[in-house]
Amino acid sequence: MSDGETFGHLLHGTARTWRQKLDERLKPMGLSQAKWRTLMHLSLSEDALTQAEIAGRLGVEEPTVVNLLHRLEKEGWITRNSSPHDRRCNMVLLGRRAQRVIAQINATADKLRHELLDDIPQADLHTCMKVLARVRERAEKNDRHQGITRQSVARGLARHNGQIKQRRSILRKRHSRSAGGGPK
Amino acid sequence: MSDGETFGHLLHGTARTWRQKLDERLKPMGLSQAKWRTLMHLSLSEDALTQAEIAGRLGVEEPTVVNLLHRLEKEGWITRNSSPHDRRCNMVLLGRRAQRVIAQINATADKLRHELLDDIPQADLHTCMKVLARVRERAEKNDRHQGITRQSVARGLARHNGQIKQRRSILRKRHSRSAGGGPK
DNA sequence: TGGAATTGGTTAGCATACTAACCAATTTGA
DNA sequence: TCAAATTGGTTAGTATGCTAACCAATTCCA
Repeated sequence: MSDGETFGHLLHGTARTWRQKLDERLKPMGLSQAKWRTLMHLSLSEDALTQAEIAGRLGVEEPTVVNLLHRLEKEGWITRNSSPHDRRCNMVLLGRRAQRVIAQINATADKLRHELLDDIPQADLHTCMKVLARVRERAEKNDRHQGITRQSVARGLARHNGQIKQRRSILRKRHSRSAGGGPK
Repeated sequence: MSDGETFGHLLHGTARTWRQKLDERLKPMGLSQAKWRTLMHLSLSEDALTQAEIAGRLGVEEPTVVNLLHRLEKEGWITRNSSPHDRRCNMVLLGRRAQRVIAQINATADKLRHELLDDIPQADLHTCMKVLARVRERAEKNDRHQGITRQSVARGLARHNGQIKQRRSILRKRHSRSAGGGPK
């Protein structure tokens, strides 16, 4: 703080640098952080996931997932099949290619994590993670004041990977059209 | 770590949530985090900045800044003028409108920071920032193995906010030459 | 002094994220 | 049972970030 760098800046910059570093390592395998995280969640799951479940686990919106999955499918990492039980759903499955290299991919991410964290005292690391978790929780809780969006719901889901079924009645999407608003 | 959430995920998610929260608050003013950060650096600086200096302070690439400044200019927040000392440079200045609202903008960001951090013990916060700074530093140092890019240079500059002046020696030198010497 | 290297800025094209608005399928409830 | 509400997914448009490739101006150096 003494050098004028705020927590927000530091958080932002560190996350960005980390992501770039990982993207750089995954690039030779044709991947990126977003793609790797998607594949990882698929490989951790027992059965196929729907796009909405993937969005929840990644903590992003569904439209974001649509594009991401299109790219992954085009590149042969996954397949998508319409669910026989619910024709609205696409069940997403890891392709063979992904299954073959998934371990290598995870090892790359693990290695980076160790390289970046191995000289940080365990206690400090723990404290840091506690603070980050607390901050994220606060920022998300804060959302409630502003109205609940599909986004905040997705993030909520991301925190309880196990019990996705228990979705509380989601408030209606506000149809407020802000007349103008932005400066022009 | 015990709940399976890695440091990387936590870092990524917290930074993203923070950014979105700030964007949400700044939206009524027609701003976003990227725009606010740009205006903030301009307001902190004594004199006009070049686009490269802005990229360095924001810690992003120049092509990113090009677009950002175009949007800010189009919306009347800044003006860009060719430098009389170095015809390659655009000197970027805050417009009147930005000067009028800059305090309010910063107050919004400060308020969010306090809301999200005020129940975190000072010592924990300090430890967390120390860890984040260390991690970022490590990730950046790591880059050296891969060769030095404009990117890593930009990030390097971002770390020494205080000593960007050395880059201005070019301008000063050029200036003093034209001041002291006759025309070509 | 004149080419080579460096620097500031741009354009093009891509990746990853968002919101708004929409369709189709399913679930709910009067 | 059937119309309304909800949910899964998509498209369109925008913001913010990147790399690669390029131009023009400046600086370096043999």
